[in-house]
Amino acid sequence: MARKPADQSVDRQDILWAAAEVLHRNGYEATTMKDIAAQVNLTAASLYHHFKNKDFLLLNVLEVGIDYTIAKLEAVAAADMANAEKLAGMIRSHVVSVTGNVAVGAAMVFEIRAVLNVSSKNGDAKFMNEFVARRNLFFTRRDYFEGLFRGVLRAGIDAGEFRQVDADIVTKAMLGAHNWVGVWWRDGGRLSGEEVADVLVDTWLAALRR
Amino acid sequence: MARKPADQSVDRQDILWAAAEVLHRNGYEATTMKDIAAQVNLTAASLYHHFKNKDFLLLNVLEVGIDYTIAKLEAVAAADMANAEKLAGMIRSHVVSVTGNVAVGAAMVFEIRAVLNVSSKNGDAKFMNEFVARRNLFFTRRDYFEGLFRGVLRAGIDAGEFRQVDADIVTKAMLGAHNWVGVWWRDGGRLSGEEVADVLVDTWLAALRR
DNA sequence: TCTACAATCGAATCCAAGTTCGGTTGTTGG
DNA sequence: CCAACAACCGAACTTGGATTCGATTGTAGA
Repeated sequence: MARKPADQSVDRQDILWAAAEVLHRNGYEATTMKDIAAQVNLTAASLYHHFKNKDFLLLNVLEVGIDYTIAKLEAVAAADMANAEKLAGMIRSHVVSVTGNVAVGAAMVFEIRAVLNVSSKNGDAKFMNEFVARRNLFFTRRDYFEGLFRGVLRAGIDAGEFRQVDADIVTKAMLGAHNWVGVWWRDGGRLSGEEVADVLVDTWLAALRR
Repeated sequence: MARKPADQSVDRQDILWAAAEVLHRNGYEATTMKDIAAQVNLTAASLYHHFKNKDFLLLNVLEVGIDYTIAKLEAVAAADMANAEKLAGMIRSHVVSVTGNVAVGAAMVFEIRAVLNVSSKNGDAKFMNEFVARRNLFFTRRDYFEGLFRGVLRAGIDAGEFRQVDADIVTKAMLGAHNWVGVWWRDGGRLSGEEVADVLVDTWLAALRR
């Protein structure tokens, strides 16, 4: 390593975090490289030292977000407890993740189209192969994430702990409600992330109790 | 009126509908006027005969969407019946609206930031005043829409029909789940819009029953 | 039939945003 | 102390996309 002046040492993490913030505020297409750079006191040109291009930057934000969320979720999902308790823990984990990092959470939800549309334009595609591969991996991970919820739901239904519901639809309803938290929740509001999580845990368990 | 050749008579409605479709597919910023025009066999230039500019076009889509949704919802909300039944009808109405017109539903959810960010750029602002006014009205209507749900929820709680829940949070959870339907639901999938609606009605009522 | 005008287009304008390039500056390992 | 290179910047390039403008074409009503 080299060149790390005390005042301006900015690393990938800082940029990703800042990017998520700006992205959350304006949306991918409306966010300029200059905007992101400004957030960390850099110039647009400097960003290209850290990321191949804008698309990869966004993809990176999404990757970090999904990895973080899954990591926290897996810990709960793997625990050995009743499905109701497990589901409660997962809901809490998800909601707290979202409120703990609204920017990343929102990006994961709202900016996916931007990632999807990359192939169409950008025909030359210098890094297209790598990009497509990583994008696919991201979507695989998202499916896996959703599967964790669906799995517990199904297990609970099979075990007779939960009512007989359409697990697919209810799973999507849960994720929709949780994702939406990232849209309206603000730090300093009436309820903390944990409190919101508690309300949702209560709500979903009530919806599932027999 | 004049100039309405049988083969190419395109009116505002057609354009709005087409725009919603493209918007849904690509997102506001990624959607070009050319894309929208192509969808109705026009050139980009021609769109300016029907709409002041791109921002107004989007705003129009949102306005049409919210008006349509509210109209259907009010009919139910005004009915004289038990809150549980009323809520069921409202959920059904909302979900069916979303699945009946995914493009508009999704636009209402995802493209709002684009509308919000207009003021920042476009400094000259030829139509800024009108735009801001209409935008504010749109948001007012959205709040009103949310209020319809919250109102029934509160009424049901007060009447002892529903459990004591945090009406604010549960309202947002409901709307989040419903909005999310526009993201994943596709015509021709396992369930019709009505069937999805039924599942959600069942789920929410279960969550609220005492 | 004439006239005004709605509806449309092609071409030109204008500008912002992504990206590239060459050069500068410190830091660090040897 | 020195070479190598990470981190950064200013300026220039390029391109796509919104918007404007003038011209054209049917249609509807007088």
